Amino acid sequence: MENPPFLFDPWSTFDDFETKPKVVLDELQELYKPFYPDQLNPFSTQTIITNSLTVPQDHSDESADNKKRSQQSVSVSADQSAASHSGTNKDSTPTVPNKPKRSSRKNQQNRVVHHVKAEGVSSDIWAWRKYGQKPIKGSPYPRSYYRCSSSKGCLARKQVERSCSDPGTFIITYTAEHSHAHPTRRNSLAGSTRNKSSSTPKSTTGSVKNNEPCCEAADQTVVSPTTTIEEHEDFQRIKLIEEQMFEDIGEGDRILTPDIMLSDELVQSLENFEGLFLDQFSDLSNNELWSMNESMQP
DNA sequence: CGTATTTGACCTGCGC
DNA sequence: GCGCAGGTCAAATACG
Repeated sequence: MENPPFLFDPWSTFDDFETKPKVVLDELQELYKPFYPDQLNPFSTQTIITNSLTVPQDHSDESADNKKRSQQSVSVSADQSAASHSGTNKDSTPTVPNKPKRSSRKNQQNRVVHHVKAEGVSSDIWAWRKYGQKPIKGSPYPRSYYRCSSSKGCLARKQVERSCSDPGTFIITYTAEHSHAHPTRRNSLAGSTRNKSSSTPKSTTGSVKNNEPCCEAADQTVVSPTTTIEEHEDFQRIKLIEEQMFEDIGEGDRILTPDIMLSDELVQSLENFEGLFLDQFSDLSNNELWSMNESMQP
């Protein structure tokens, strides 16, 4: 997962420098929170990163279901599945003959699992397009499948399912990495969010649809930014200030200037920028949350 | 018309 | 080999 394009990565950079008073680091980390949803999502309660190359299967005392779940987090050699896909009869006109039609469950190198409260489901800077939904055995809630729509060819995937043990918590699983630095557009369809709550469902069949996590509306409902983050003047100010807070030591290496303090200017810029960020990505979600909470009631 | 969502069908991996 | 479950595809549909 890519980070916002700041010089600071408070969750890694500052670990390397012990010259900063901790109070400053804490304050900076607070200010950067909205831009680093992965590292320190204020709504996130748990993050599990699974990127093991080999995980020997333990057949001793796991249940079959547990074994299955664990195997889904195991990655195997990358191109294992491509050769085995023979295509289907209905796929009579393949557009890219050598392109693997789909990835296999084993071919998932990195899975990052976030346990996120309902309020945090929408705190994702990437644009996702839903491509499937499946009921999950043992869970009353279906799992939704999203792929990154920020960039064509991006292999990033995202699965969203509601925790059966805690319906207020959603399990978001990210798979693969974005092939682009960061989204220039949150959603390619500007402002054309579907109003699921007001439109008449085209189909009333299937319990899956009825059990669809209501937060998905919030997850999909986005405000189209007319101004990208990079274009915002506060972003430029922050970048300039950040530059001043670092000292170049050559060849792109930098050290943190020992005597930096959080200037009022930086604080104001970060706060303004945070406001922009939240305006673009969170306001409508908050509106959706209200209806979400209502529909979550039994 | 372009893009997103829905949803049934299809494919694959895995356990038995 | 068979059946199950998870993951993906793609046509149909919805929406601005």
